[in-house]
Amino acid sequence: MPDIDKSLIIKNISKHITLDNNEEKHFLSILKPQKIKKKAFLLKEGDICRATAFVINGCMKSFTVDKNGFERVLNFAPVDWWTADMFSLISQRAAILNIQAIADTQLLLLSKQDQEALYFQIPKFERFFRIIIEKSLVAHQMRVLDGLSLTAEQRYIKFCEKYPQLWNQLPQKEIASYIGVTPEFFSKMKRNMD
Amino acid sequence: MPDIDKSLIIKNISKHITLDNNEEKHFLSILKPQKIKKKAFLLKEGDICRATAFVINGCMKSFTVDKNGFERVLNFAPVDWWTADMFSLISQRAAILNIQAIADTQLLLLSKQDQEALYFQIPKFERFFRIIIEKSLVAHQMRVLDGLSLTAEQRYIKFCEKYPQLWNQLPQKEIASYIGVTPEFFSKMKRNMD
DNA sequence: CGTCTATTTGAATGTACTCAAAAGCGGTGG
DNA sequence: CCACCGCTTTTGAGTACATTCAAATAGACG
Repeated sequence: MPDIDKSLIIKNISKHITLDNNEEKHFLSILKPQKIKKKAFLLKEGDICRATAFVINGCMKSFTVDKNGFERVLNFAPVDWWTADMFSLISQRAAILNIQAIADTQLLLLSKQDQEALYFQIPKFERFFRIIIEKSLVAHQMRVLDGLSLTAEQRYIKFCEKYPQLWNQLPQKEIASYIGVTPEFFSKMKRNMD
Repeated sequence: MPDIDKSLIIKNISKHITLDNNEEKHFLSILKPQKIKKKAFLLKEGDICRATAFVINGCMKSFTVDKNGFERVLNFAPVDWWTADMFSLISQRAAILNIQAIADTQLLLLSKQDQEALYFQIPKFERFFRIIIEKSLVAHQMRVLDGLSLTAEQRYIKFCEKYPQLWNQLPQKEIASYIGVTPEFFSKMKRNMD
């Protein structure tokens, strides 16, 4: 079985910090590849999240289930994205999120333990994760504001801009769940859009 | 004029990292106190955000103005909270947010320049800010999910839990703007709650 | 091919908004 | 101290956006 292609994750990290050969080698050595089949769970609500995952191919989604049993998608993680339940990862308490594969997916896992050791061994990584978390925070702030002022149709347009690789590839009910409407309403909305 | 009380910010930081005397002294030396009158702006949409602010007393709010001219409150920053336009701060591009005092407020400002120098001089601070940004990210993720599945009334209850010191101290229209409803609807909603 | 899930459609309902107007409230100047 | 001004809050009627429930249709996959 051929090794997973790790050049993508190096390219991803190189956007924000520069690694020398040793650092790169060490970093790659602590990553654990994991294949996960469509619909399988990387994390279930109530589990403890013990790693941060990077998507090599395929796609993941993270969501909660509300009291009416509806899935509420927090976000999708297509190729070249990171995903984790940040709450559970930092507190080591029961996860709020489910993280599930929406296609057969290859991941590289960085365990919490290794990640924290990495911060000491190569402080640049603390910088790297600070920066991507800052960006994620900004994205979530924007989404909060969008939720306060945009209609479902405008939120759908934003979704398409954010995930151009996904908008025509995902079951509609997933998109509906992300923008926060029922599948029925989403269907009617699309009909009236063109 | 008496000096601003800086013990609060040291206590805030000590929640996550431990500073020795020199580090504490250096950190305090780079903070710039600023008083800001009720309704005055720390940052206006379009400005470049050049500092992170810590609230010693009073209260700030950050918000956007949507295309219909409505304020949309992203969050409040009461005593012991940090506030900034993260997008503008990290990119040094035009701010999306307005940051305004909702009471006479005393701030301690940490300039972007000093903050980045601090990361090199005392790497613990990179850890500190990574941790508080992680927590802020989790809070915003929860708020996104709340926006997807909760009614206005339930969002109001969450608001009261998040800001127990504010819920009965703020003009209703500010709260309405935070939970994402019109002041008129908020008024009717409250009448029906009890 | 049959089963299961996703999507579409329609009718009735509910939640929240718009617009307009009245009432309350706080600060300021006479 | 009171009167006035501006802003916030309340109230009501009509409307728009989105949901619920039910049923029909279409697609995916073994």
